Amino acid sequence: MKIDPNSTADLSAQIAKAIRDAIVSGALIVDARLPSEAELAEQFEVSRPTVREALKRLAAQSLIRTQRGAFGGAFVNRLSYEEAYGQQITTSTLLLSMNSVGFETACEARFALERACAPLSAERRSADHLATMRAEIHRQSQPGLTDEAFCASDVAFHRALVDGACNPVLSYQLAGAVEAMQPLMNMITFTARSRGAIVELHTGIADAVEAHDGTRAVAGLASLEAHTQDLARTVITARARSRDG
Amino acid sequence: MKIDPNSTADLSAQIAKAIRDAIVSGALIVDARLPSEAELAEQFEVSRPTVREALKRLAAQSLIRTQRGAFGGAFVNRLSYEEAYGQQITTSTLLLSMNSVGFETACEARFALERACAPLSAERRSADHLATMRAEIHRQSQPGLTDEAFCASDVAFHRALVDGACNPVLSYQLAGAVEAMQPLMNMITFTARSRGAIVELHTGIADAVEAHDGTRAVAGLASLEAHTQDLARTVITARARSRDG
DNA sequence: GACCTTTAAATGTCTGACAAATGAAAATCG
DNA sequence: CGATTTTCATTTGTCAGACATTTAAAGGTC
Repeated sequence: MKIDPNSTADLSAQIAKAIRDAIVSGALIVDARLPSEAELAEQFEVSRPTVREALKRLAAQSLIRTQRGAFGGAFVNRLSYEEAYGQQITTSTLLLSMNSVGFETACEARFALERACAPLSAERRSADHLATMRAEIHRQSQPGLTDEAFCASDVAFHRALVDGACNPVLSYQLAGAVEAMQPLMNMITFTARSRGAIVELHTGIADAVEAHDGTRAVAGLASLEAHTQDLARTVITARARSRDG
Repeated sequence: MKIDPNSTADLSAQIAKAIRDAIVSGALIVDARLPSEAELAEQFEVSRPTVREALKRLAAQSLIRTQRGAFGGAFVNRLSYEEAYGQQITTSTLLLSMNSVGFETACEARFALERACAPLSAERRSADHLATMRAEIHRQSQPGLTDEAFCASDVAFHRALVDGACNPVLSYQLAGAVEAMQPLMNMITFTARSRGAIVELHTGIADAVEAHDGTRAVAGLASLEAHTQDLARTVITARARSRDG
């Protein structure tokens, strides 16, 4: 692990990169212990605060974990699906909000990806997945639910559908797509009528998944996408009119 | 922005979380300048190194950028697609390698997601996208290509296909899925015969996309997935045999 | 053998300082 | 007066040294 003495970048960034490369390349394996901060400082010929800044960068990416005390130190972290989900969601959410991605674009992407999971889910879903979907549908049909709670339940429904595919890599990828949509979905106020329509579409999808009918599940998702896009267009038009008038 | 005095977590982690929440919630907008390190230290009642560790954590996630000099400081960064791609790829790659995800699982996820893009790409692809796909196919058919170069060209082909959907959110999501597969694909040694088969399948997909035939493109990808899975099974079986015998 | 104490090693935090970059303002020159 | 140069304050980058806190292993006591 070496750093380039001619680079103009921060020393802490260079050191972080050197260690990150060692981890990604496999030179440092999971649970391996890095040298102590003092040793790293000596090795890279920098001060301990600089090394610490580098280590914090890696910790922010969940690449390492630290433990205090004797025989503590920094260890290469096994990136868990939970941590990966979290990072994926944060990044996706910021990407959507900061680049003002249109609702239409985000919605299209999300449903396209979700349709990719539907046939697998219809084939493999367990009774648990189905029960979760049914439970969320039931919650969505209860009156008095806030828009936020309705959206949260919507996310839970779709995550159950995706998890039904029993492919953790798919679940991970979809976590970002589905969760990152929530802030955009929250901008929509759901009327009782539109909620009814969504519950009906969800029920159709759940029925298809229960019957192991992937084709019908895909069709149901397509209808749901069309309905969601309609809904968003209506809301946006109404907002524009009230703003102008 | 406040931190919890009862928390046992690192101060730098708490401070990073406070600032991150302010950014994600929109309280700090893009290009907004954060207080100087000295001011933050005073505000959170910690020392400057601690503040710096917090800022480095945020910089590692591309949430802020820093600039030296007068009127410099830390600014909320607009998360570009490039940066998001990079993080997505790093996270996905580590997730696959550290959790020993099977080739089968990763491959299934990747092709499922890619099939989701195919109909959109067939509909919207520009001449440029098509030209890139054709160029990569041509490169793949040249003899003397190393396995690594063949894989890299494969990735470029599929990225062009995905980009053809003209949906940056889809491109972002797929970047992780496609690129993270590369280390797994690199474990496969491609014989001349299997390369020929892949080139043929790629040509079929490109033809379908050129003809705006989404259904045929999806079918082509399904064939390619089946072929890839077959190839991997053969390689794995051969390896196991040579190890045992 | 079980329990307590000591101790060494490591991270977490602070203080104070200097170096380097950078843009604004002031000073200088044509 | 305008253009150029210099100065300067501000801010991040880096360093050295110190102390606090945590932790597990080693050693001592009963």
